[in-house]
Amino acid sequence: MATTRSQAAADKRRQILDAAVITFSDRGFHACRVSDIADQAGVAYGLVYHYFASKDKILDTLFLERWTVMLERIREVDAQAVPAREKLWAIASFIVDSYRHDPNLMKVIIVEVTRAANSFGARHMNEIREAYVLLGQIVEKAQAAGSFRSEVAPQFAALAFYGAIEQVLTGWIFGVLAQGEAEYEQAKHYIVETICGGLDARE
Amino acid sequence: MATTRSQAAADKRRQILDAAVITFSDRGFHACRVSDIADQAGVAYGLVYHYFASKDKILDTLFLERWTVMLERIREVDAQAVPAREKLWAIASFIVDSYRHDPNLMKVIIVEVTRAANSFGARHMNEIREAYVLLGQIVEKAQAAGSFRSEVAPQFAALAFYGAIEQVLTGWIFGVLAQGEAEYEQAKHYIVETICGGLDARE
DNA sequence: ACAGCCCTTGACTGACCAGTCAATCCATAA
DNA sequence: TTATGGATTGACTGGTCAGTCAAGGGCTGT
Repeated sequence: MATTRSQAAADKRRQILDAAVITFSDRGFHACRVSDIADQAGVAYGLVYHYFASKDKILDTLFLERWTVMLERIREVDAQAVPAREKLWAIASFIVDSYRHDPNLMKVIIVEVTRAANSFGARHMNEIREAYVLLGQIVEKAQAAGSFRSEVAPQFAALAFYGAIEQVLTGWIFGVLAQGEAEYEQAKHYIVETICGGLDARE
Repeated sequence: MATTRSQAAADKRRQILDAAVITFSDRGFHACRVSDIADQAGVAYGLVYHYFASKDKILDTLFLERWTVMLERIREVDAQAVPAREKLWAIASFIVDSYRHDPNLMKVIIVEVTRAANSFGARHMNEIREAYVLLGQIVEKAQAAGSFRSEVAPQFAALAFYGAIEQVLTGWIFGVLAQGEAEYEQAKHYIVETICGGLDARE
């Protein structure tokens, strides 16, 4: 069939990307060599450069693939007619589930891109900023509707919400926070409860 | 006098550390060369190795110098007989003021150490974890005293609080969040208000 | 059957840079 | 004045690694 050849090529490309996730995650982008990725993928060194123009482009691809899906998910959630608290829960849930599904990939995205202000973070600033903007809009609409109070600027609330999520993932990545099915669900609840409910005791 | 010589040596050492802050901050730890630091400090390449065993040790020194002060400040704040909300405000205030006083240093600490899970973050995991532990204890005591509700695990609340702060600093570092005297003060208020008060509207 | 083309290989190159070291400088003390 | 030893210099070395390239392999369509 006509697609066999191109299908095989797509598979090889994917094979290299998957190997890169493991390699970047294990040793870090800077510390690992392109030959490590090739070894991990079980292909020759040169083949990596047949599919990707540079080592950088591999990480760009991994980041954009996943980040784009996340942005779409945020837009989709925001379009639903549910309370803001539920929207935030759905977004926290999506990110936590992304980690559950592929912790290595999320580690790479967070450690090497969203937190790397000097290298990849700067290159993908627009995509990262877009997430803050979308989250800010959710908060802003909730404030206008009266379900969130207006004490905190929407843009700022978005940062705090996303920051709490990223810090929890970082806790898992560093191994300072317990992991497991129950912990993942618990985390979603805690994140929303902290940001929406606050720590203060009820009068 | 007897201290002239050793004083001059201490000054040179400080000069190199200050130059490293600027250089690491501008280009990132991995992207910059030791010769950049020497140039920035106005000293010969070899002198850097007279004062520091390696490029890594320079970053270790910068991080530990500042982190130790922060941990002390957290302990000091916790020892005071004030409400937990005020304790958290004082800590957020200290970190924001650290950024105000030396944004480059805080950028280096956050970008190259506390968020670098594969390299320096792993090496300084104990010091980083200690901050979470101390913050968790503040929350725990407040919950026991009834001023914070017990819905969220203390350890988790600590992550969310610290995560919100770090995300705000990252916003400033990336240039996606407005900076200035008013913004710094505003940020302290927003952080505490979000984490303690929550976003939900009051009934 | 076979020509064409893309896939695949891995040795090689050129550049880069952390860390070394032998030589020199100079403040201090005897 | 002169000896001592830490401070200072910068050329050099050794190793690393991203990216290149020329050659071989095998699928595909005619």
